Amino acid sequence: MMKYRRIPEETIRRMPRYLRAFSTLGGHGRGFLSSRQLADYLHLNPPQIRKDLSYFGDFGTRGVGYPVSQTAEQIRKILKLDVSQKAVLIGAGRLGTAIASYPGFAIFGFNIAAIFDNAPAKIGKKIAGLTIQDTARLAAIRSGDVHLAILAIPGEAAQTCADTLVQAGVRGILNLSPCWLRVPKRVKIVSIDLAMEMGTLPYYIK
Amino acid sequence: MMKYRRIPEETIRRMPRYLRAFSTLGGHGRGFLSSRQLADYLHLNPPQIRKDLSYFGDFGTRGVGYPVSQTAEQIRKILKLDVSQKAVLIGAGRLGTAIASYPGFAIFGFNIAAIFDNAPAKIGKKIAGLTIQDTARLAAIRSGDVHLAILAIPGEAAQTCADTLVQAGVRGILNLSPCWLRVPKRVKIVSIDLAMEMGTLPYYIK
DNA sequence: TTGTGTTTGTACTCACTTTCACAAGCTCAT
DNA sequence: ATGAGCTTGTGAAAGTGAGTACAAACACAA
Repeated sequence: MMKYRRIPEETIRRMPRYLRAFSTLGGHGRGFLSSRQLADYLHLNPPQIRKDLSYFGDFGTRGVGYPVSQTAEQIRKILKLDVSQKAVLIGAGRLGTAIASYPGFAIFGFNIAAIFDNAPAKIGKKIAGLTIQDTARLAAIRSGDVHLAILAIPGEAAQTCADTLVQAGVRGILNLSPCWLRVPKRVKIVSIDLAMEMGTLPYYIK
Repeated sequence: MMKYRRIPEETIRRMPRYLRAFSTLGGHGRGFLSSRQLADYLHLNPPQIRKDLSYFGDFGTRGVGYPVSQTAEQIRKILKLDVSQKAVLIGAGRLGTAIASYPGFAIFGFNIAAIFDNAPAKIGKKIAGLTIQDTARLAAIRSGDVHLAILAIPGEAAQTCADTLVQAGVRGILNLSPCWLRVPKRVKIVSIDLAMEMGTLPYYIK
């Protein structure tokens, strides 16, 4: 393994991609994937993949490639996705409902443990097998070991909701509302606004 | 204005953020915003914002800041968001429905012009004021000037659907399915898999 | 008109990230 | 055992982007 070097942020950002590639291309476990095959699939360059993976260990075999199930498991360990990660979902609107029933989270070991909403009409109803709870009771999650939250609510409520989540012990937030949240530095935020992400597309056309 | 320099990819990626910041912070038009104010809101450094904007012109006034409505309009021009951009939405499932009714697209000038799905049960029904059409008729959009598409369908169907879209003249795709699409180089893709984006969060916890 | 305070635009420097090139190491056929 | 053919791991080079520091320019008060 490479003698210690700081692991680039960008490398971390690519790790989930590698995990998905191994899951998708690797079929059901046995077998090997070369950096070339991975690169073709992910639209990256082979050396970049090799270097990224080598930051964490010598997972590959020269002349052969990377063993599918073993390497996938290693990446899960690195990303701490080898244990089921509980997350709460805030917002049972259309987007929240879509997320609750999206099977993609399971691949990464995420487990949506509870759903909250503040609309009285929704509280008590079930989506994806979970009963919608009142946002007012959000603080209660402190007792369980929930460190992740998905925020699928309109922008106005997002900041106060984030504050509550941080209070309740949440350490990572996937923010789908169109605003920038202020949180303590120990809390990690990933913000996605679909409309904004789309905002660059016309620039590249023609 | 700065003598010509290649505009960094990252600068382009930030432009929609600036546009949103001007829209959100700027209130209803008149007034100025300084790079400091923008930076506080967007969690960026003031010089970066100044440099980014200066690639496209001298929009600011020294000692004052950037005029809200004027600069917003300039950014819209740069990103080609000053004219309404038509987009088709493929997939009328839960995610598709959420997107169709998300008001955020309007801020960036996107106009969802049609919705397609291949499930017979859905075709003919209406969501967000639009009648769901059969995916088989996707090629028909060639006649209208639609250059953008939003892909909100399961992974298996995504590639063939993308092929059809490219055939039909689409030049930019917001891909929400968990796969990497193969398209001609002239077509720009923005891919987002919510589960995968969330995949880095546990790494940073503790 | 002059001085103070503020903010932009940008050259320069520094940091980070990607790509290249190749030695090291594995497999398999002969 | 040996050589041919691959593929990994990585130091060094190239490329890209971010941060610093400061001159230029504006507003406003005296």
